[in-house]
Amino acid sequence: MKNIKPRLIRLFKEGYCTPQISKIAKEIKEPSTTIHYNIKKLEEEGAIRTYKAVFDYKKIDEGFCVYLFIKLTAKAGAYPDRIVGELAKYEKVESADLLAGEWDMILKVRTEDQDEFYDLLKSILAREGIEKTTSLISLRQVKTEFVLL
Amino acid sequence: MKNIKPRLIRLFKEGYCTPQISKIAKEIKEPSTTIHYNIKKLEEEGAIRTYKAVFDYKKIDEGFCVYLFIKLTAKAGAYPDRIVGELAKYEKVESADLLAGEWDMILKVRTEDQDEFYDLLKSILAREGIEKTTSLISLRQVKTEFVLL
DNA sequence: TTCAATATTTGAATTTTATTCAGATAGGCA
DNA sequence: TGCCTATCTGAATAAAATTCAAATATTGAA
Repeated sequence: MKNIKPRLIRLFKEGYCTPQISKIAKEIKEPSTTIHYNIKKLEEEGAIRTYKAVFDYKKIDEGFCVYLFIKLTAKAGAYPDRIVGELAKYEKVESADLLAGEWDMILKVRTEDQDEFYDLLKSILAREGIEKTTSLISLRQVKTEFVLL
Repeated sequence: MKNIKPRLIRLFKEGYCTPQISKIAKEIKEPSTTIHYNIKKLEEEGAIRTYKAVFDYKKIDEGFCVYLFIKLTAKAGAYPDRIVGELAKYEKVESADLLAGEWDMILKVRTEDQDEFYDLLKSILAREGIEKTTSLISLRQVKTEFVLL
């Protein structure tokens, strides 16, 4: 047994997929070469970043989903880009945004369970520049990445 | 000019993509038929929901991104599933979750600009069962859908 | 432990699909 | 109008996915 599954999941989270030109051509009733031309143009413009899979996250041990708000210290808050860039690199962070107002950033985080989330939270709190955080636990994920679950 | 672009974007938001089996096989150094078998299994298990594109949303007129918190009235709050299900269907809603605590749900919304967001907000507020909302505007999107921007 | 049922892996053959390319058409602009 | 560029498209080619049958590995019950 080669344990291919986790390796597939890792690759599919960010890419290793491609458009189905012939299906699209059938759907919108245009020649496949026309579809091909238009897709390449979108890719060259940079409008399309990548093609990836969307998972039923409960089935890949990432069913625990939290919105994590972070407030930076006055010093770190002057240059939030570096910190948010580092936190965004965490594998379990689905999205990361800088905000205006009481909280400096919001992370959407997926872990297997509460324990794994707590480990992640501790590693974030241990960093320089974090003043405080608050966590909103998702009770039910109804839509994600534009896909209804 | 056939204006293919918006139709492609609509299809790519939820699907019309497929895995690149040969690229994956090369990457993880296994035969492509083995990769094929394992992917089909993930699909049959329901672990993979779909394959889709991730956009540079600024380049497809969806650069304005807001986290919208919603509190339901006492009456509607007893059965939040119906309302969140309806709101999740909005094309401009990227994600929708039910929460515990002060707010009953959080939507991640993408519009072209503030004006379009305000129109969407008005149409949400006009619904039965919405008690109050608050909006957190993303100043900078660093990561989305597990993809660094 | 044995062994039979089931799951996984794999190469070869086939089918499907993407890609290339050259010519046609349409659109933008001076 | 006429020229330049962008878009569209069919035919030919190249690349990739899929099927299938056989080999190997794993699981679970006796």
